Amino acid sequence: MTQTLMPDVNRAGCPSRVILEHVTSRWGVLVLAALLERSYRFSELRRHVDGVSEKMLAQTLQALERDGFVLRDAQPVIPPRVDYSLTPLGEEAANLVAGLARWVEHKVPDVQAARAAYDGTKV
Amino acid sequence: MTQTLMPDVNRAGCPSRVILEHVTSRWGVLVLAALLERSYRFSELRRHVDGVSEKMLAQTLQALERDGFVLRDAQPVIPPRVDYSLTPLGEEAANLVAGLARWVEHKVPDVQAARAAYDGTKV
DNA sequence: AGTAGTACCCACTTTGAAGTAAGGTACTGA
DNA sequence: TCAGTACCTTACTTCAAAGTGGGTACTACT
Repeated sequence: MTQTLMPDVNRAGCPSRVILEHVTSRWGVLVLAALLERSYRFSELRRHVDGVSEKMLAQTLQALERDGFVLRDAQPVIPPRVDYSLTPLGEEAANLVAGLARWVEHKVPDVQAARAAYDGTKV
Repeated sequence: MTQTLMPDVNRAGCPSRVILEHVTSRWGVLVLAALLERSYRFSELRRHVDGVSEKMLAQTLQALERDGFVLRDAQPVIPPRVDYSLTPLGEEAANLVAGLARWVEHKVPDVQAARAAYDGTKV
């Protein structure tokens, strides 16, 4: 009847792929990692994650909220105040991507050395 | 003199960002995860990672090779035989992204439930 | 009165990531 | 001899991701 018994990221149509793409998206990673430290307001987050446009931040947050990773708390005050935080599910995801982000930060020199070596031999 | 003392993914120009984008790219994640199990030949990998075009697979592998994550072993035989495997650095990265991929596979139902709830309240 | 901050949404345009198709070489099997 | 496998590369095209600039509604500061 149905083909989705066991989700497999290696299968082309598998729903796990789009979820994975949400959490590994350009801004998704950075937003999740930021929210792991503490909750943020919209423009706080925008300042923290250097380079995001308002549109992309809103879009990213919506995708993460819909997937159940992010909790959006909009207080009906003026000026508008919206707090974003992680759900328990989002916290798990954020731990994984933040781990990756931190690892990458540490390995920047190694990668740059590898690139230099690669570019050197390929001339 | 230089601005890159401590890599920070939250800074817009930081080199860590492009590395992160390589390992979290659409096909980068899947390739790394696949190579964690065992080494693969090009077309094996192409069959394993359902949906990749030859072009994207070649491109992805090149980026990962240049960054020092993937080792390319091209034997000068006919027909050509090229084996791809992980470097120690790549293995660390692969463990992290594969962990993420596996986690996502397990959480598919949770995410789908969250989406249903979200879409339900937003009508 | 004018300007800035807040948290967006919408329309438009641009960029770049990815898909499609074809070519190239040297072989093997039908 | 023609198809098929292997591992790509190049050119062309498409389409979604992302950037740009506008508007909203209200307040607080100067």
